[in-house]
Amino acid sequence: MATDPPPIGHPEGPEAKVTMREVAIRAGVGLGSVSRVLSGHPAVSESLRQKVLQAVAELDYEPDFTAMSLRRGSTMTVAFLVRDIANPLFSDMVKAAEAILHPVGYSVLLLNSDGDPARDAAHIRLFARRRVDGLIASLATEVHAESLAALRAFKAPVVLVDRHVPEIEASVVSSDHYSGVRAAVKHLAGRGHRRIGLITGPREVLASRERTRGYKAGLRSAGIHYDAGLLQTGAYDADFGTDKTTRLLETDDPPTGIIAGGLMVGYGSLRAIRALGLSVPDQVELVPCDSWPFPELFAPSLSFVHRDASLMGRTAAELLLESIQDGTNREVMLPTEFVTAD
Amino acid sequence: MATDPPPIGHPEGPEAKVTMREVAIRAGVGLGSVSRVLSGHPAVSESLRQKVLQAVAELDYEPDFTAMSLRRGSTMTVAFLVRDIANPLFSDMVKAAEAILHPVGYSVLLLNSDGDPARDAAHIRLFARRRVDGLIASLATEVHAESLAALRAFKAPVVLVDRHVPEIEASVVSSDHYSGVRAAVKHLAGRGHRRIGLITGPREVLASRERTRGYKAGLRSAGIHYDAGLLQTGAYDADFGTDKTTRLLETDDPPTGIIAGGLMVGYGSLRAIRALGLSVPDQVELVPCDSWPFPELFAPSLSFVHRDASLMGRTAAELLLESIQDGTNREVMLPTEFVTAD
DNA sequence: TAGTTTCATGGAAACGTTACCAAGCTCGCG
DNA sequence: CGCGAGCTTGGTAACGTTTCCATGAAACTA
Repeated sequence: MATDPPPIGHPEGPEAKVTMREVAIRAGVGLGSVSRVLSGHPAVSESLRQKVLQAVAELDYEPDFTAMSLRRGSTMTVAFLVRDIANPLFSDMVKAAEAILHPVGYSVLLLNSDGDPARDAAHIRLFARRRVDGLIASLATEVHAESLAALRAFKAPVVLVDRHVPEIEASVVSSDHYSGVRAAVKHLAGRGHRRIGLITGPREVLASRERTRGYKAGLRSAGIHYDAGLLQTGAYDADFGTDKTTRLLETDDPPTGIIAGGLMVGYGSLRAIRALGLSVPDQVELVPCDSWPFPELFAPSLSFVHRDASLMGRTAAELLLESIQDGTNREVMLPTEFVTAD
Repeated sequence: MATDPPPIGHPEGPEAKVTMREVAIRAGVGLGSVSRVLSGHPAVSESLRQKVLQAVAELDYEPDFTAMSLRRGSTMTVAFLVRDIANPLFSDMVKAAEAILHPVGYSVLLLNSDGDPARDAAHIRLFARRRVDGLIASLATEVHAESLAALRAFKAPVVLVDRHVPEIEASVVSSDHYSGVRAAVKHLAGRGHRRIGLITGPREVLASRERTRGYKAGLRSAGIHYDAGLLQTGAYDADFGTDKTTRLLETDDPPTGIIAGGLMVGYGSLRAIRALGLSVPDQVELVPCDSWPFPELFAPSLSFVHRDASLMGRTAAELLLESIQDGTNREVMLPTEFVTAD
């Protein structure tokens, strides 16, 4: 007790941080033994274990993650790169992924790109310097050279969400946007619509391309001529949805059905329709993809192309863990579901 | 060029990570000099700087954050502890905070408590082990001994969000729930309601107490007798809102106006009202606190007690940075705004 | 009982960086 | 022209872990 000179303060007070060395001294054992006990190494006797654990308890020792990271070369941290954490789709994903990763010891580092590919690249490089053990990324675009270079230089496993970048070694979790939008077109056609528009994100993103593919396939099945003017791709924000919807509806031969690919695009689209004084779904039937929370409460008249953001997050996390353990990469496509307004 | 033996691979290929030592050798300078150049130390000659920077570029050197963290004792990481990142209120907060913290070099580590105080405590201890430079926390409750102990043992600066824990040294950013709810009561009373209910979170949380205080003050001003049966506190989830709303509305003398304290409580409350086949706002006028995105689009008939989640996030981040730099703690109360339907 | 294997343990080296200290250099001033 | 001050620079010692190696003891076999 009187062996070591505690600074001044209370016994449990604002002492400086306790190191493993002090635990070893207190327990009267070697430094390596403390490490072995704490990291669950098999070759330790019960008596040694007890001595160490008691010293740990007495000193309130907390191991230092930074030292561990340096020595082990593993930070037990994974990075999540999204366009916008405030988007419910992404926040649900992050939450679900965290629920998988936390129990096995990983913490989640979060970064927003705001849809800016340059920021994507900078963020990926930052993650590399931080030596994260893995990365789940929803890139702003698939064709930004700097981002791809950063991704190639990135040593740890990568899971891409709804993106397809052939030259990058990564697992991929995507959604079956093709079928979802195809079903939406079929639904609209079945309700008599012949002029059906699609507004979605940039072509440089897998999700947008798949939606476009499903859109065209749906039109074909319904025997509706494809009108390039009714297909608007470009961005995922609400303003884009508002803008394109307004333009479409102000043409001479406006669509009576609109599929909005992307949650914020859907918001924007609905805003535009309301602003024009049109009723939904009587004058314009809007079918958003990626629903906001409680759609049955807040837009009961709308059908949706739904996807399970939590499932995506869980799947991404599981693929990442697999890749961290085995080094294997897989591609998983999750279903979308067309939900009809009652 | 032929001086050092590169393993085998391509010049820019999957080489092992480059360390500072190799940069020093390549540049023909000392190890310390490389460090000085890269960390912007003033005492370096221009020629030395050039040599180092060139070697850095040639070798594609990326500094190792984990080593830096160990040596400097700073991880350039701050932790964000929230009840539910999928709640738009929190995701907006996190996004705004990140926007402040990232430009000055801090990364954000995210953890959910799911409203479980035990998880709060475990998370805080994890953050301590990870040696984060600061913590922004919205605790599940203010009275959980284990969480408070963890918080006391936490050495870095802390910012509490909408919580009041006198015995903890921390900055605080809170919202003026008192005035907001008071205005809501006034509004409802002005529209003729005499039976007004309040449903909100646990009493062990500042926000709930302030709402209760505002509620009672509002009733008093309006000359309405306070009926304890109309005040329901306990939790912040949607099911709580649904449950309490249903019970209130099924009593003999049900409220005609309901204030829902908390975004998810509001959701749940609306769900219950709809499920009972009652119309909003004609039969029951609901006033939620903390609006979901685009309330004017999705519930245009409702008035709201609004607060600026982004501003809260920004403020929390700024208080944290202040505290990291000066060690000073401050308390800031942000306004709420009562927004009338259309 | 002696030799060999197994196992627990302590000590030292290493992870990649920063910070301190001392030494060399140049420059200025007397 | 000589000496001290100031500015750069290189080397070394940490930071707190984990891992490897060697040692000693104990257990087992012959």
